[in-house]
Amino acid sequence: MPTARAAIASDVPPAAGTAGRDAEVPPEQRILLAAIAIFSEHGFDGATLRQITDRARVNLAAVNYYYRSKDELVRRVLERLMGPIQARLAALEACEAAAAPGFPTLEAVIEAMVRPTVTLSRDESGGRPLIRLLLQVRALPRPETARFFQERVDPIVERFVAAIGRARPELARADIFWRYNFALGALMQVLTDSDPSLLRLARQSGGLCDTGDDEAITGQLVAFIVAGFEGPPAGAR
Amino acid sequence: MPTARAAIASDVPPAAGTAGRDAEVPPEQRILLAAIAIFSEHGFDGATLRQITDRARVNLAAVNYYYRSKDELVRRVLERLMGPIQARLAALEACEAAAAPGFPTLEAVIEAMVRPTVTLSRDESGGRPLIRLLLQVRALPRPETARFFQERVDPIVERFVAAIGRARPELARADIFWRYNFALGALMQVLTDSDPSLLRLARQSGGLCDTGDDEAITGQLVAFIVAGFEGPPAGAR
DNA sequence: GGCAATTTCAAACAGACGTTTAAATCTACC
DNA sequence: GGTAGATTTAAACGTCTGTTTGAAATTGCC
Repeated sequence: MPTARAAIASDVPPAAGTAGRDAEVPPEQRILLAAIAIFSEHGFDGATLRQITDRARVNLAAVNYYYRSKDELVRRVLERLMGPIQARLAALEACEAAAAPGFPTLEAVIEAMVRPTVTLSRDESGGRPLIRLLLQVRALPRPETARFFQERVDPIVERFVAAIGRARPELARADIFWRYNFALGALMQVLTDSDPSLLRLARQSGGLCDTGDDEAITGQLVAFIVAGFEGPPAGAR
Repeated sequence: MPTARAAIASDVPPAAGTAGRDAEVPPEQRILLAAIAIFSEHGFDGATLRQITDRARVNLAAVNYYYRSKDELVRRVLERLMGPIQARLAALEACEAAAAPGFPTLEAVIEAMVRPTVTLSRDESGGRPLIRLLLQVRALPRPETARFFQERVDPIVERFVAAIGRARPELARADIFWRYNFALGALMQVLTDSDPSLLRLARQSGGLCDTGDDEAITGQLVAFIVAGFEGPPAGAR
């Protein structure tokens, strides 16, 4: 049995437009990209290896050659989910660096949380499927993904909570945790909704809300979330 | 071929505690309840008819006898998803009736949106699986479910938007739509998180946030959402 | 150019899936 | 109590799944 070489993480898009030259992207990566796309559309269970290999233009057996099994392929796809979350962390660190030696404003922190994810979700070939997958993982938690999030996402949550706490020292730490999760939910909700196959909000509002407009989404989200954080604590009314 | 009689919609719980007498709940309902539970745990594709029939304590063929096929069973389960949403509508109408001849406050409208869903999600045998399914349907939109939501949920959204508009006439209609969707996202996020199998928020916060406490969740949500609605419009900063 | 290692391929595999069948069992009514 | 209908059952069906196989094709190297 020959040994399959390790995959090299890279974000080269599948070059949808340049259908002429194919040999650019190696099969191993084509499989991973196809898997992300198919998984995001049909779910991990609903997706078929034959669907994936058809899309990747490789033989069926290539999946078991490069990745050991479907489960292993799923695991490799899950690792890619860190991309959107790490982009969020990078944006936070950038805005903290920009504000040094002081601290970024609440609005800047929230924008660091929102904007990278919104931007990412515009990339139909790369980011958008990842966002869809993030939602699926949330909706159907597997034991493995729970551990995955705990280890790699929780520290980033803590970073944001700390940054918000510095911008609004009067807020109780518990309240910040609550509201950060609410903000995350609002963000994911509108990104789900802005999927071209859904567009519920745009339809509901009779076209008043343009979920295709990055600046509109970001602006609306930041305004809502900042106001939410600045409100009185839960017991105060 | 004998004709299966139509199912009668009812919300009798599976009587988990009273394991002695089984003959109370007819098999047709046991199948539907088991289907909701199994679907919510494994997804529509991941779930197996054999898992469902095992849990319902019926023969495998019973599913095709009472419901024509798995797809038809899925459709029947999807109809149950209207329960949580209709509870939301009922709460809105109740609070509007209580405020007559005036209009309910913004806080009252938001509470009507939040509280029934939070309460429902506490019912481990009935409501909780439905909430989990709602998230799955959002994450993996099928063409059928999209139409389903459009026809039956959109009118309820409109009712809430109108009620919020009456409580805060200064808000632009577009902004209300945006923020209603943000609020919905915050609600679903924290309900997902409060699932006993996850409890991320409780862990992240080191126990500061008790997602098992109905009043805590409701209070935190209402405070955040009301403040979010009361904030300045997106362009004003 | 020839050899070795790697990659591709068509074909088949066992197992699980949803579904169907026909006989067995139960239930209600005369 | 016997009969017609409804329900339950065990077993099998064809199909599709992920995976494996061994041979063919390709690639890199001396």
